Amino acid sequence: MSVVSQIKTVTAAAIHQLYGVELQPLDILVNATKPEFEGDYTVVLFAFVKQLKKSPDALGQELGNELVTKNRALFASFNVIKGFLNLSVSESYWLEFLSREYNNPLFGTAFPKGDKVMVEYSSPNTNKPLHLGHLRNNFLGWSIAAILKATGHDVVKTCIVNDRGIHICKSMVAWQLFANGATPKSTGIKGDHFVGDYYVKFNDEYKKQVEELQLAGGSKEEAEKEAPIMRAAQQMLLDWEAGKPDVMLLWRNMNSWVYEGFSKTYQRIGSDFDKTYYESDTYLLGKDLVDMGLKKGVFYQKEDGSVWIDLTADGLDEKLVRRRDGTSVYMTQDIGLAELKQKEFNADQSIYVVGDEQNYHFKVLKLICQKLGLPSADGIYHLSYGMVELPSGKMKSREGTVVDADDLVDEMVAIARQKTEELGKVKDFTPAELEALYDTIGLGALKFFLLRVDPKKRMVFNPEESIDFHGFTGPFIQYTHARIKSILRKAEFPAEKIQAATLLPVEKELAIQLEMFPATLLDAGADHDPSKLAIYIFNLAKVFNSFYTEHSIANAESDEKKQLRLQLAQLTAQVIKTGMGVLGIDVPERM
RNA sequence: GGACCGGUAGCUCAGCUGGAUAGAGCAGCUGCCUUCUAAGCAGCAGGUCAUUGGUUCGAAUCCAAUCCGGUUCACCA
Repeated sequence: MSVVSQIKTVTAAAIHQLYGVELQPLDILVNATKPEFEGDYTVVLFAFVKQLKKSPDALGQELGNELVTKNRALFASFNVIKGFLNLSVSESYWLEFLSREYNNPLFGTAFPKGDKVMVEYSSPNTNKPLHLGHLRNNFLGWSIAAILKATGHDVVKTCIVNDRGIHICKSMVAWQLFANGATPKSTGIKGDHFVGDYYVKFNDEYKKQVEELQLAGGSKEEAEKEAPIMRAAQQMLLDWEAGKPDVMLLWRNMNSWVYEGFSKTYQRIGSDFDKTYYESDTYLLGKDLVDMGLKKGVFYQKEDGSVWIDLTADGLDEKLVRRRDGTSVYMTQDIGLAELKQKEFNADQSIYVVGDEQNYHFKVLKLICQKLGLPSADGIYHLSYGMVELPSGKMKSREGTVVDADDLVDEMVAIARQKTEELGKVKDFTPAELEALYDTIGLGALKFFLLRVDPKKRMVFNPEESIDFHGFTGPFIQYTHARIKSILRKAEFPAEKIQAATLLPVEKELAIQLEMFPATLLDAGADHDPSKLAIYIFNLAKVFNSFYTEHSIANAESDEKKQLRLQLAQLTAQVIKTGMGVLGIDVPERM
């Protein structure tokens, strides 16, 4: 149990003992003591002075006495200032903590809980390559899955590929018109980019045709409908739905090119999935659920035959679930897919990593599933994240301001290379080791930058300035790790059991930080928020760096001190490795 | 118009289940490499926490109103 939890528990017990009042440990507020006061943790007393009919000062004195006398292993002393009870944790507690955990590679992780969580993320369209927004999605999804895994949940990672629809048909039509049989192989272009280029070509041509039609005297709306290339795309969608052989062949071909490209990108950024769903397989799902909903009276039918659900009582609107022509809509597919997932995996929780522009959609999805009585309904959780914007504003594909994922990764790795070469610390690395190091640092910087921000907030990505390798960044933490490893390589180990060393302020601060790791990991998982972990690791690295500059480990004042510092250093490296690991970030032994 | 999200230092962000004098990083300015990796450390400077009211021992945090920005409310996905 974490120190903070222990303090809450014993405080609740002490209050019960002294005053006969039952309090929940969770109701007790425990903070880190402000540096200007003596103590490590502070119990805030104001909340119960009224209930206990005591002055803050008297309460603090009595409670402090009780806590310290009854918990000698935990507390060394206390003081009371206004309504704050400051507690000093005994040094032996930290020393024991260190000797217990410093060599435990699983520190922070939890035993299996026996429940299952699905995480759906990435979910690309197959008409264009991945961009910066997808990167945030992928990093978030992968990371939250890893955090949940580390905290004892069974995790299934899934991806739904949007492999059908009008957008793919656009790329297909443009390819037919302009490619002259070209392929990724014949042109040497990565498959997803190749197909994306034809999507761009489609839009260029479409725009031209609309302008021409307007010049010929048509209205804008008419021109947009009548443009031959748009009509061709719509016809192709119909042909696809009819299963026309040559269209299916082209569709399979172009998608296979895209998948080839995607798999390279996924491999590079470290995304992987246990199960991939394809919309072409799932888009007809959910139809029988509409009938069931009608029977149950959850849905109702309008005169034209379309089927709706009325969510006005829940503060939402009416929502269509089946068109008048009998075809299903996006929502219907998603209900069907939710049911399919439940049948196949029966997860307790189902997390969807999807942008916040779909907040409404997922609110409705969950509500409908609940009203239909699907067993998985209550476990639906939308991990909503904000847009990534550029300093110039939103990314717009039409204006060519979309930051391509592959380009960005290449750029980050190139910067890593350049900085590493400038510093010249790893001249003895083999070329292969160097390449691996550049990847580790470049991707580490990028992932950390996107994960350090609260997912639900939109964020600004500044290509010139945002990616720095100093300060609150991935490389800063990686560097801290490499420095520790360098010391550990040279030091003789294992450390002996520490007898009665006294902790200097920075040493204790470091121990306190390290002790917080398991609770922080748990928190990040429960809140579906990797940024909490990213911030924690950064703080840990910062404390370590202060410690490192202030005190020598290898040449410590005494052997005992040396052993103590080696334990601190080793556990710090361990926590950084585990913590960064679940963010999807590698840490190098040297850099 | 309804619903939801956000507004904290020049910039990017923490802090938000109410707690002590609001914190980091970047950018700016000072120092520190004959000692374990200076991708580092120490320090200075920088704030009407959008505005106005309210709740109370105490509000960046909770409530209300207002202003600004965003998203969404399609027989699109």
